[in-house]
Amino acid sequence: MNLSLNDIRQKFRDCGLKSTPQRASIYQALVNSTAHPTAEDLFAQVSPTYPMLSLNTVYYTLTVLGAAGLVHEVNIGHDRARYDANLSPHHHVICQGCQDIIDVMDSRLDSLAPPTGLPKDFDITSYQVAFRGYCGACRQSQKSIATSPSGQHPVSSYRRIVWARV
Amino acid sequence: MNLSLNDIRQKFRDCGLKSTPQRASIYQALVNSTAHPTAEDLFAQVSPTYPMLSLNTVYYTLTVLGAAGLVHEVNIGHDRARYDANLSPHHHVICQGCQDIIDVMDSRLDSLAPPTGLPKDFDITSYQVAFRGYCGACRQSQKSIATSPSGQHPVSSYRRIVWARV
DNA sequence: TGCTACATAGTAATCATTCCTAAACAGGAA
DNA sequence: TTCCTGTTTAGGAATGATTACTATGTAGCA
Ligand SMILES: [Mn+2]
Ligand SMILES: [Mn+2]
Ligand SMILES: [Zn+2]
Ligand SMILES: [Zn+2]
Repeated sequence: MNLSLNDIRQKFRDCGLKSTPQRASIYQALVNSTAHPTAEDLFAQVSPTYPMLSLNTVYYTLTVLGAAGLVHEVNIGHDRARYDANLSPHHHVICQGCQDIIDVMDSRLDSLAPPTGLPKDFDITSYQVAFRGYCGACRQSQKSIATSPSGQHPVSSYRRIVWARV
Repeated sequence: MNLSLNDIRQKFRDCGLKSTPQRASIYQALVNSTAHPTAEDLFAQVSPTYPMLSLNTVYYTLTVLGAAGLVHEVNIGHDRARYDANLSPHHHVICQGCQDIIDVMDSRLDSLAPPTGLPKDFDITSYQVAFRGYCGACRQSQKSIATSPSGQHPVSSYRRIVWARV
């Protein structure tokens, strides 16, 4: 998207948000990314420019921007939260190997019929499709992941082949 | 589904899993539920029968059953993990208010065309649709939730109106 | 230029989940 | 049936992402 800092200041004003250098930088890093970064990713990216920046501020900023509707949280499991500033309706493909999240803009998915058999007083406000699978790189290394890393408590190795669902 | 403990022992044998009273009870509680309970929900339900049961065992059991393909993890945000032993293909409706998860069996959703525009070497293995909205009860109380609960750091109240996405 | 409410940073706390370990047990072999 | 061995369990400690607390700083406005 490549918004300038001025564009961002304007957008913040439009949303009634205070504009601070930290907040603008965090948002800029997010809106110019398609990687759906974590809070810590953003912290790492902005830190060099603002060495005093605290991770706490990144979380607070993401929360405020989320409440303003400029940022969405993306959940792909119970690991860490991922964030997305792409507001156009879209869906995601998630690699079960490297946890990469790729945007899917496929208009056929944007008008699914409301599901049948719901309690009649349930009010659906949105939906999302989550595709899962393996990217090219992770498909290669599949075998080595499948063969358990030996010894130890099996939990850690098991967890990554439990399919996350929504 | 209402599986008996004997049915369950048989199913465990078929999957090459050891059958223990704890494991069977945990699985029985899950498979006979449509509520997509948390690990702690299951712990609370089975505890009266097995007072020595540890929450740790519930997590371990869910992991093992997940690896065996008998249980799926359901992610609706970054709160706690929810579990599902309903293996038939289905989707979910999630209430943003009370976090209830309702099964959606709508065959029209079970054969979506593969999304366009993906890297050609990406191998999609599954997908899920997550509908979000508000159940009847939560729709009533919407207004009182919307008006912020006063004072304090706004984060906690903000967080629950950030829409989780997948 | 001041005021004031909101933002920041630093530190401590939370809490779901995982790790570690010794003891108990299930299931197969003898 | 009894024994053996690898798995499972229970409990307590550790982890780590996120949230809470709080004093100081600052953006936006009159
Ligand atoms: Mn996206
Ligand atoms: Mn379900
Ligand atoms: Zn990958
Ligand atoms: Zn509800």
